[in-house]
Parts: sequence; C-alpha cells; structure tokens
Amino acid sequence: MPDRYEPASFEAKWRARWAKAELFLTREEPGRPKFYCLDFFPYPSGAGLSVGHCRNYIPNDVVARMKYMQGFNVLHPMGFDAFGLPAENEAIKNKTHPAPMIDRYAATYRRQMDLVGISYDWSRSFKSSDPTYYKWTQWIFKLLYQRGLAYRANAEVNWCPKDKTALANEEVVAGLCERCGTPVEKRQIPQWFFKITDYAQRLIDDLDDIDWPEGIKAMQRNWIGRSEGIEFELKVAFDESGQTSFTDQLAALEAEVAEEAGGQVPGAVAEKIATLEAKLGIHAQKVGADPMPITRSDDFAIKGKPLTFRVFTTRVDTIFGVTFCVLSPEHPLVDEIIKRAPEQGPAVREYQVQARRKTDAERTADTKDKSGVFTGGYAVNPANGKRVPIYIADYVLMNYGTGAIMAVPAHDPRDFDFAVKYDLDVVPVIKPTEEYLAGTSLEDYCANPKNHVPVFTSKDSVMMNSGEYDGLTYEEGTAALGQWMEGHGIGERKIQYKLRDWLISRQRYWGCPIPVIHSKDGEMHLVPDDCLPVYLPDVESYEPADDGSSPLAKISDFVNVTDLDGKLGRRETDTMGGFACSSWYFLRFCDPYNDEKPWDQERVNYWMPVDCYVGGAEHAVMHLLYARFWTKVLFDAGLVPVKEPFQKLKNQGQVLAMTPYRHPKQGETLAPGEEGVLISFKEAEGIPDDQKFYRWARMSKSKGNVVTPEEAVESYGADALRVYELFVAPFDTDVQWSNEGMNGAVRFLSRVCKFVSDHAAHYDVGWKAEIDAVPAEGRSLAFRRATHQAIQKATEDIERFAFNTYISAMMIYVNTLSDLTKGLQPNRAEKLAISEAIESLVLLMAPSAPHTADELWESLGRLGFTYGESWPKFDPSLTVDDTVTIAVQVNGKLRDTIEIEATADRAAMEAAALESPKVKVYTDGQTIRKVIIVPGKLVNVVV
RNA sequence: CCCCGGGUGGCGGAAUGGUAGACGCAGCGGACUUAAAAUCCGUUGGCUGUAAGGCCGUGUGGGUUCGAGUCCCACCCCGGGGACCA
Repeated sequence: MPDRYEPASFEAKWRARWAKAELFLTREEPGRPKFYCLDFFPYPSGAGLSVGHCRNYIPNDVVARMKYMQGFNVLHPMGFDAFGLPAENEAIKNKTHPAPMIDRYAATYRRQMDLVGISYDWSRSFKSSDPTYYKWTQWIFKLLYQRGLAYRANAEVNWCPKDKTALANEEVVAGLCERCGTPVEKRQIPQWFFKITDYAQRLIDDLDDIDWPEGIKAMQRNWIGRSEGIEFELKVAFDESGQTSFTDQLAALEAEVAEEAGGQVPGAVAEKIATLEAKLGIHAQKVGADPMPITRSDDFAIKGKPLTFRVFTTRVDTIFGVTFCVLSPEHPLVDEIIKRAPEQGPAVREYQVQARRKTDAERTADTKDKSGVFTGGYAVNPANGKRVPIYIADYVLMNYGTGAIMAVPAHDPRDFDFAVKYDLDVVPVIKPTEEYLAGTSLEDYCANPKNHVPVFTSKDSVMMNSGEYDGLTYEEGTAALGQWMEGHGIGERKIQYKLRDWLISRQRYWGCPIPVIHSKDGEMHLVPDDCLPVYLPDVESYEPADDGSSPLAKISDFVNVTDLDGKLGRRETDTMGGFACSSWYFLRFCDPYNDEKPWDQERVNYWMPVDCYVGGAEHAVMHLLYARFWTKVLFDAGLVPVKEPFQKLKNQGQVLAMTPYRHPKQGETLAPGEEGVLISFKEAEGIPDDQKFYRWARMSKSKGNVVTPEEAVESYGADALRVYELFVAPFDTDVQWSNEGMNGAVRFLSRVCKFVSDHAAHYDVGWKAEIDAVPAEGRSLAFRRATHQAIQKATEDIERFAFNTYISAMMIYVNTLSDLTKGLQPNRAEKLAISEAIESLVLLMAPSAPHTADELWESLGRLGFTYGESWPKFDPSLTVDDTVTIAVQVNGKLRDTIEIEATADRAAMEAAALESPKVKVYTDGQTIRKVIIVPGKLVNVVV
C-alpha cells in the first residue's frame, strides 16, 4: 500500500485497467435516472492540449463520475469539430491534406484526455468530417430547406480576403475577421442562409427557462437585439419653405385615388377622406401647425407617384423634435430624389462612392466623426406637417430597420453630433430634469440646446413643444402617437431585431457539402436521401480561389451530375461553415452508430436535454445560438423532445501563465493595448531585470507559455493536476498556474495515502453491518461526525460546481482524521468509525483523484473500481455537533465566544451570554435594551 | 458610451445579513538529519500592549439594520462583451 502519492507507480496501471474493463462505456440500465454530461465539441488543434484546456474537462469529469456513483446512467462523450477554416488553414500551412492531419491531431487530444483520466466513452466518438456524420448534417440541411429555413440569396457579405471566404456576421469582430484579424470587405455573392431570424423571439423567450450564466443570456439577448417601436411613412417634398398641412396630404391622396380610378373619386372613398379631413384639421390645430387652405401641392406628384420612405423609431414621443431625416447611402430612394433634385446629384454620388469604399472596420473606427450630405429632398413630418431636409449619411445602416431614420438631435447623441456638424436645428421636445439642467434654466436650454452636452436621452420625463401631447410620459406619448398613426394608416407598431440570418456558405474545400443540385433551367433540387451523403471529393489540391468561387467548382467530376432522368446539373460547390456541423453533435452522441437515420427517437428522448454543458464563454453568441436554433427547428419537426438543448451551462475560467515581456527598444512601437514585446523564457534569461517584466497571460502556443498535460503529469501526476485545477480557484474564474500550487496538491494526496495506509490495519470490510449497533461516543462519534460532514459538504459542493471548496473540505477531513487518530489505540467502536472514514475518504476522493482512489481501494483488499461503488450518503443526525461555539456581541461588537449545548434554547443562550465576564465589563452599569438571539449562532446584547 | 462580471492578508481564495480571512501557497520558528531535500509540529491581517486585552480592517463615500464583505445609493479601479442597431 502506498503511504505517499507516487503517481508513477500506479496511475498508468489504472488507466490501462479502466480501458480494458471498458469502464466508461455508456450504460442504459433500466430503472436508473439519466445524466448527460457534455463538454464543448473541440477543434483538435495541432498544438495539442495545454493544462489550460483541462480546466474544462476535469470538473465536468468530477460531476460525471459522482453522478455515476450516485446511480445515474451517465452519458459523457467526446468528439471532434473537424471541419472548418482552422483545420483547413492549418493544413494549407503545413502543405498537407486536412483529413489525415485532423486524424492525427484528434488522436493526440484523445491521448492527452486519457492521460489525465477523463471518463469519456470513446466508443461513441466521431469527427464532424466523418461521412457517417456529415451525411446527417446534410439531411438536416434538407429539413431546414424543406421548412423554408434555408435559402440562397445574392447578398452583400463579409468577405475575408485572407481566408478567401464569406463569413457570418458573428465571425466579424469590429470589422475584422475573427480568425485572422484581416479587415473584411464587402462582396456581392450568391450565398446560403439559414433563416434564424424566424426564431428571434423564441430564442429570446426560452432563455428564461434554462439555467445558464446570466452574462451569456444577456449577450444573446443583446445580440438578437429586440426593440419595439413604430415604423411609419414620410412623404418627400422638394420645397423647403412650403408648409404642407394634413389637408394637403389628403388632397394629394385624393388626387392619387382619382387617378387610379380614372378621374372619378368613388363616393365611399370621398366620404372617408372627408371624415379624415375633419379629424386631421382638428389635430393640426391642436398641435399648432398652420391650418393651410386646401391647395394642390404638386410636390408629391411630380412625374407620377408621390415619393415616400419609411422610418423605424423607438422614440416616436420625440417626433415633434425631428429637424432632419437621414437615409443610408445605399437607400433606393436616393436615386429617385436626385433624379428630381439634380443639383445635389454630384455631391450625393460622390458620397455614395466613398461610403461603399469604406470597410466595416473603417466605418466603425470613426464612429465619432459623422459625415453626410444633403440630398435636395425634404421630408414631411406627419405629426406637424413641417418639412425637414433629407440627408444621406453612413451612420445609418441599410440593413437595420428601414435604412432610414427620423433625426431628433435634441434627444439622440448621434443625430446631435450630425446636427452640430452641419448646422441643423435642434428642437428639444422632452422636458429635461432639474438634475440635467444643473443650474441653468429651461429657457436657456430651449434657446441654446447645442450648449448642453451630452444630450438628454432619458425616458423618465414628459413631452413638451408637442402640441396636444405636451405633458405625456414616454409610455403615454408612445401609445397615443402609435394609435394615431395606426388609426390614420401612417404607420404601425413593429418589433425590430438586430439579429440577421445566419450565413453558412463558405467558398472553401474543408466543410460539409451542401446537398443541392442546380439544374440547367436555373432551378434548385435537393439531393435525394438515398444519394446522401454528398461526399467531399478526395483531392490533392484544395486551395481557395479569391474570385469568390469554391475550390470544389474546379473539380468537374464533383460538379457535373446527371439525375435519374438524364438531365444535366451542377452541384452546389459552397460548403457549410463549421458551426452547422456543431449545431447537432449532442444529438448524435445519443445514438452515434445509427446508419438508418440521424438518431433513433427513443435514444434522444431518453438522453436529451444535456444536463450539464461545460465550455468557454467565447462561444456565447455563435455555437450556443445556432445550436439552440437547430434544436428548435428539430423540435418543431417533432424529431427531438426538447425546445432547448442545454439545460445547464457553465463557463470555466481560463488558465493564465506567467509570461515574459520586454520594454520596447528605441524606435519600436507597440500595438494599442500592448504593454511590451512578447519574448520567450530563453530570451528573458539573457535580459537584465529592469528591461523585462512578467504578466499573467492566457496559455497559448503563440505566447510560448504553455504547460502541457504531459509535462504536468510527468512532474506531479495526473491526480495532482486534477486536484490542483479543482482547488486553485472557483470554477468560473481565471487561475494563475503555479508549480508551488501543484506541490500543495501532491502533499495533500500524500496525506490521504498516509492516512489510509497508517490505519488500514484497523479497516474492517464488514463495518457497515455493525456500526449502527455499537453506539458512537467520544472519539468514535467525532470520527463519524467528521465523515458525515465531509460527505454532505462534498456532495453539495460538487452539485453546485464549487470544486474548490469540495477539495478544501477533503483537506479539512484528512486533517481532522489525522488529529483524531494521534496516539490512538482504537477500541471496537473506533475501529468501525475509522473503517467508515477510510472508505468514505477514498470514495469521496474518487471523482477528483480516481487513480489514487482505485490504488487505495485495491490496497484495502477491495475488488473492482471505485467508479462502480456507491457514492457515500450522509446521515443528517451525524452532521451536527452537540456543542456549538456562539458569538456574544455587545452593540454588534464581538466581545466573547462561548461553548454551549447545541440544543440550548433562547433563554439558556441569553443567560449564558450575560454571565460571561467579558460581556459584563460592557454591560455593567448599562441598561439592557434588547437582546437579539440567533439560535446556534450568536447573542447580541444592546445596551 | 452601453451591458455583464469582479475589487477581501505577501499570494490563490473561504464566508444562507450573524465570530471576516476557512483551505492552500509563500514566509517565520522548531523537531528529525552529519547536512540538505522530504516529512512532521507551531506560527503568520495591521497597529498597540510584558500580558490579558484594546483599536483598526473586505476599493472610496454615504445609507438601511441590533448587526453589512454580503442589502440600497453615488463614485473610483480592474477584467470581459457589445458598440453609430434609430
């Protein structure tokens, strides 16, 4: 029996035995509840795993192991996200084919995961690039297509010139390619999209039902970006001075109707217009607009149809403060306006060209500096009939809302900046608070709104300068104006989302082929089920072209197909982005060998949802949103029993390592945000202290600060690595790697071994049958209490993902047991209690230090594995002590602590507290006003 | 600018509104050793005091409470995310 932790002597042996016994094969034994424990689907990088990656696998492994011991059927699988740009780029760099490369890398991952003893069921493993898997990815694509959720459209997309492919919106960060940092360009290419926008509302709503970190939920809500507002129509005029009353607008409408009806206005329509006229006239007077005589303004009807455009706003309560409107440079109305107001044409065209040339990165870089140009047209504010100039500016985005806005510079900072720059009016229409005015008067604010920065944007105030709407709150004003607009057909309430459809086409080789054939007549056909999968052709050369076409397009054997009727067609040559493949892998794990269908319904009904999903927070809005979307589609199709795939989600913290930097040399410049120049540890040795410094940085190959699992296991042992990573910090916070900390874990495991080996002689396998018959008292009771308290703490802590305090409780347990056994010649009761303690200790340690636990288990003469044993249960009556230490406070200040019977009632506690000489010092000569008693905790005497 | 986290000894961290600093690391003192490593025992928030003890102490300032690391308000700092989304 080992009396200290000697990993080299037994860890490898146990891993081999677990493998031989197929210990972690998923069981579906009837009568046991299920638990699905899943880690994020990793892309197997060529750099291999670092101890940083283990921080996600180890804690979830502890959960999986405990759940199994508690009697659950546990599904704990692992596979590899093999398709996609990272793999393909790596293969190109190494001048090799991605398929064998990925196989090699995945094998390394598996070896490393096995090395630290993760209890995966490898029999269920697959790679997303396996044809047996991607066949079903294609099958689901077809399902989406059939349900109207996959479509091809010619669209302006984010094009990464380095990766030579289109990217999804989620893969573009601040205008740069998320993967390689290259500024993305815009390109018009036919692309495949999934219609995730159809599910926007459900993707928000169902977040309420799942146990995820609030931060991730917030990020998803934010990304989906729901906003409620009103979309309404404005008419375009070409004369600034002319006021157009509502009656004018009605007259124009009448003319329009008459034109369509062949010169004669139908009676019913005329009547309707008359009533509207009456209503509108009253309204116009109320809001203070000039009641203009009915004249036929030809502004609206020059050369045919009147020009109109629609805007979306969440602040219709500020509509009386509109002083200009802005169209996005790409807005189709712009052409129409300059056709009719040609004098602004050249300037407008020039600006459009400039805007187009800018990349998203440039556009976002100068968000402060607004630019734009007047179009020559005016918009008529439907609320008050006022005409305001129409500008184009690139701060208005074509792909959000209607691509046009009403600008209220008094209450919107962006509009304000623009108004200041182009000397446009600012008309306050929301009464600012006293706090905002900060001393100056309301008159001064209204007279010189441009002197008041930042602008007043709060919704917690009332309307002013808004005619009959003055004094209404945001809610009231929005409701009243919304009703008015809807009543008069000017606009309607609407909900907008920022979320756009998910672009899945990649013009690259290494991805799942899209099962579509384009026939000669331009129609698209899905590849029939019995022809799936569409195999990715095995080719020598697969480098991407930069003309926007996929490398598959050059492979004529792949492209040219003939259908059953002998008709010629061309295969779709784009492949699916990697996120498609990882949007359903958790379903395949439930039934990975099925070659009839993607999964057997019963298997998925049994295992889904995932009970505990663990991975990094960086996938907050990509994988996690896409997987939720697919699950909902599959739910709607009746193929999965759950609306949400991941019931509980946990994000682990990163592992940071000390990383050397040096100060920049003369002439060297640092990128923004950089503190110094990254150097290797070797370089650092040769540099004097005052020229270098160390920072904690995320472990990564590029930083040269990686500690591999092999190194850690070699120097300290796998169980030490596991215990260290569990103990060093809470699960979700970043940790700083330290060799000293690893030594602490080694010492602790040695103390566990020492305790067990020192007292193995007293171990009685049959303790369970006898222990309750021998009354525990004194030391034996103390043993039993320590044991049951440890069981309770360990169970609850693992359940709530508090692995650091679980390990801490184990340390306390071992320390307590060691203290209790000092110089002990145990009697029968004590021997039984020690037996219980030894066995509980080993089993409680099993999820975190499984090798050591099994080694000790065997040394105790037990057969099999701790994995197959039952998780210890605690007896609540044995978790409480009979005396407690209570705090005695005077006026809330701690003055004494006293030992007292745990069962002491309030009166006894009070009496004991008041008797304390230390308390008397403070209470003598004082009047006791009140005594607060918290049973079992404290007494507070108020004098 | 907005939205999330988070600021506790020399360090990592613990603490259902109820004894702040559990547990570990590092340090210090001691035992064992020819010596060192390893191990074991003791000790370790600051100030003050011979001691018993006292005072201060969880980013800053206020508040609620018998009692605040924990709840509320304002602010400062650090980390992450989103950023012209109308």
